[in-house]
Amino acid sequence: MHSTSRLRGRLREDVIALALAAAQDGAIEELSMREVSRRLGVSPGAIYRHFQDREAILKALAEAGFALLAERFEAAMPVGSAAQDAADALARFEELALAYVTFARTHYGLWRLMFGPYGCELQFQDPARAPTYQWLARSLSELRDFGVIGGATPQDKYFVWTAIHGFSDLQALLREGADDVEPRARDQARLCLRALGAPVDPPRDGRI
Amino acid sequence: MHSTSRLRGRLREDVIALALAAAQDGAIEELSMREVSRRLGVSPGAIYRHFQDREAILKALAEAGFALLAERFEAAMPVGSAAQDAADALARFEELALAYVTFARTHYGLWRLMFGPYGCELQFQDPARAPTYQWLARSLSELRDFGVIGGATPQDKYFVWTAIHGFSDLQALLREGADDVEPRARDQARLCLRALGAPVDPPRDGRI
DNA sequence: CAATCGGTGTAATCAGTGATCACACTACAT
DNA sequence: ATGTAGTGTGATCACTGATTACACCGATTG
Repeated sequence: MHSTSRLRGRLREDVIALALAAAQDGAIEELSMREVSRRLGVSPGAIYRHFQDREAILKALAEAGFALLAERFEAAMPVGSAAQDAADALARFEELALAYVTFARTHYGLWRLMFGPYGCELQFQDPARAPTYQWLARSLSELRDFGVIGGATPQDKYFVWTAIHGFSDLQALLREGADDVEPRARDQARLCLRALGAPVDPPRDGRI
Repeated sequence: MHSTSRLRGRLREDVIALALAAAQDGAIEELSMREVSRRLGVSPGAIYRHFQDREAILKALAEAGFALLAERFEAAMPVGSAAQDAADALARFEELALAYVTFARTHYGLWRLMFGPYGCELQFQDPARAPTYQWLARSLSELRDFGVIGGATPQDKYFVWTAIHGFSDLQALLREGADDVEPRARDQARLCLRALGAPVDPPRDGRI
């Protein structure tokens, strides 16, 4: 029986949407072709009309993940906007860091895929061209322009990126139900800037 | 045919050793039970006498990975040793960071396993108890004692850990054949300490 | 209008996988 | 010697990723 209910060529998007939804639970690798086809009410072979193989789905999924992350960054720091003063620039940077770690926690399966072998190829031929890098670069430039940090060299950007990334990765991996993520993320962000010469206070209280 | 060549109960160690060797190539998840049994010249069912299921192997493998990482840390900064002065403490810290990123690069498959869902449970109920944390804590305490950094609070340790971890993770993921890992790792290490108040110079040259 | 043909889904099928089972064998203790 | 616990075997199950020949639809042609 042919499904006239599904629009022509719509299967591809349905597959990605389904896998993307499953990724929230952190179980992307466990999702099988057949399970996907079953849930979409389609024969197993049909999927292979739209994806060469399983890897192709994973790559498309990772790509969709980066697009989603870019949306979060955009929400935290719209491209048209600009910081008003040093405090504003700092706040925007913190929001960026918070968006990063929140994404890692709420889409852990997708996160693992994006920053694994599959996601690597398509985004990181040159790290400086990675979309996640763009917002970070803008934010650091702002901070530099307002004199919060001494500079925004490529090394500076790379340092901040890796520091926030490692924080997000481990924060998502460990303590899944932590409720104090936000203040910890802000601490991490400020500490990063301190490495770049920002005169911010070290964290105050006794969180690990 | 029963293999009298293999000592009684030796299969378990052989499985782990084989999988550990395969992990160097970053292909742990792809290694199947049957492939393992084939390479060990044993029937597929035999392995299940020593491991409850595939996950049990992966967990044992992650555990072995942490033991291996601890060896590297021990080599970089032996437990009986102590820093002579501030410069020495700084050098030891850099060696530690270098060992971390080198391990990630040379055992990427294992690394992914260790810092993934499987490795998480067994090592990180409490991050402060994780073995990787012990050397870091010692090093930061040294640095504090010699006045290189202002303090070595739990937050400080966590920041440094995540920053080095993120650097290692991304460094292992990207630019696999990079030959300038060592200076970059040292830069990253010094920048971390700068966030903790160390009066180190920012990186000099133009590496990204 | 009718023939055609590329794109899409189906069903059957293949090899390979994780896991389980009854069974056989070996080494060791009694 | 005899039993027993531990280990490996072979068969088997359900499942997976992938491929193939085939059927069908719809838009493009004549």
